Amino acid sequence: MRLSQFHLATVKEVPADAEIASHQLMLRAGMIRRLASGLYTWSPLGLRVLRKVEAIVREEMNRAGAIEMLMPSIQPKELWEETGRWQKFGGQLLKIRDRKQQEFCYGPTHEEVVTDFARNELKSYKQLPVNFYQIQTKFRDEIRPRFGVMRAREFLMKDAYSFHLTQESLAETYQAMYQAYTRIFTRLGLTFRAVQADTGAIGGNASHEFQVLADSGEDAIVFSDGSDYAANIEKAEALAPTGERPAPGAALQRVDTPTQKTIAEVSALLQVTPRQCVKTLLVRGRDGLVALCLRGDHEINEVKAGKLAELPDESVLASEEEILAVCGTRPGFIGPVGLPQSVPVIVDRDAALLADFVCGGNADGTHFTGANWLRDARITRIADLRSVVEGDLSPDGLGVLHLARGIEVGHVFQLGSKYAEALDASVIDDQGKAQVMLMGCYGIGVSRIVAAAIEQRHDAAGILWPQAMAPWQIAVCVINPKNLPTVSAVAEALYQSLSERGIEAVLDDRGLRPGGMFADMELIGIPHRVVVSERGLASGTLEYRARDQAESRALSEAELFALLD
RNA sequence: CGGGGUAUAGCUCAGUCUGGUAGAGCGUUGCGUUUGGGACGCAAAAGUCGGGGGUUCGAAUCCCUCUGCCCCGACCA
Repeated sequence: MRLSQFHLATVKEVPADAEIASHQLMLRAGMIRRLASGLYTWSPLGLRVLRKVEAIVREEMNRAGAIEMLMPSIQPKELWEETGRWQKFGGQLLKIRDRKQQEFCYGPTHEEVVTDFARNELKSYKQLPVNFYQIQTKFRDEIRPRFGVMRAREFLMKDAYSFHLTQESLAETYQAMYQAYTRIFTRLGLTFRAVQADTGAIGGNASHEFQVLADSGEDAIVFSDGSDYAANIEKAEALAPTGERPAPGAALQRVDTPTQKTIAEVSALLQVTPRQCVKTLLVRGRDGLVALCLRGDHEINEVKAGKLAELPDESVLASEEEILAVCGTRPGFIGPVGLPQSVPVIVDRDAALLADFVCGGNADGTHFTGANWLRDARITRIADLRSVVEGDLSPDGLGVLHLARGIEVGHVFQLGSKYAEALDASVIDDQGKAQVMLMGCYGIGVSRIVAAAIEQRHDAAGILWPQAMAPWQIAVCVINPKNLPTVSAVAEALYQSLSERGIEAVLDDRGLRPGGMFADMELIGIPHRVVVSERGLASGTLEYRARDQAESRALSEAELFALLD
């Protein structure tokens, strides 16, 4: 590509609202332009990168035996009512009407459509297993779009759906996808981890997320230093502590804590550590309020709470009025001691081991000290309620857990029969009987990968693309060609021979001053750069510099080709 | 959805408190000088000050209202 024939649109300034590096650099490099909240135009430069990612994803999906197809982005309401998700999906589902007032949605995912396709196309077990995929634009009306294409409303996704007669077959394809994903992210040059993920309300046997490690990531992940255990923090089990609860040693005593509501305030006032306190959360259960008790230094894990039989999938804190009605106090002074019998008290494993602890007094402005389970407070049930913390033992018993931040770029999931059942997608088995198919689904956030890569690889000057994602491999910069026509000719010849070798080169023939040219090529992250100038011609060598190195070095043309091959 | 902020030239932003001729930098266009790390000079084009309503002799500025956008929060007592 000759840059004089391209539309490169770098800018020096960046809107103040671009917060993270990838968003800022994508705007500065002119890869994307915002059209509306969560909607971005991909410029020619940005599209080159997006296509690189897409191509690798496509190659590896094909290699793993998946078959590409393309489904509509707009989907009819009726299909979504069959699975019940027209209501359940909530506000993220963008609903639209056509001129006849028929209702549709812009597809946030394609389980319904692909299962409908499958139930019409797949009739015999002999057609299974099969794995369909597409690379399609999706729309999710995010509560709060942010970070550019990282959490956009419209985004490009690869989604695959596999169909099976047996669980073994599903597990096999799941494994194949897991491996394909590992190849994809490795080829893309990303530092990532596959982590166990929560399967959510859908259930199912297995789910893994592929997380690109980056401090700006929105997900918390944990991994063991003594094994290959890794999980999303939503999923990670906090091992049951060993040891017995000590016998009560202190008397229950009510103390004044007039304005101390938080664990930090209470523990500071009473001169105890947060881990000697119990915090009590009142949430709306399926049948009245439920108390959840945790050690003061621990945090509730909402996914774990959602799995309790007493609670709905997504628990909601009780309102101040509800709390006042049930336990006669306001938030900040709730405790397990003396709660009405109607309120189940579910206690975290670690909190259940405390003795002589501090907790809310169930009366405004007071807490208890010297509280003890059983003697002073009921335990309806002990459960794993908390999120793991740095230093916890790994659930597999090997090593200690560490926390990191990640950007979710892929997710593989064994769906089971949920959608096939709802849409009655079945095939005839070898006994001549109809059997509902089992499904897996496998997503990759193609556009998000571009942002994730930048989060992981950038410096003060701009982006450092991994080789596989770079819009071009090498930039040929022509310096001051007006003075010496041979400079242009040599640059042109070099550009030609690079192209003939199948090396993607960009010729910067815009006639900029050197500083502007270098700054642009560094900003847009081209891995290799060669400068052609009067000075270089005199020495008979090429001036080469790698994007990630501070110094240039002289190379012959042969050496340059060897480097790039 | 709750709270906060913001909207002025293509971009980034001053100006608003205290009403009185619309500003800067970057970018763009032209001419000239420059040419190894975002050059310099001269000249120029460019804004319905988000929309609507009101107050006033007079509104970017004050008041009301609508809209867009951004941030924080949406459970952790």
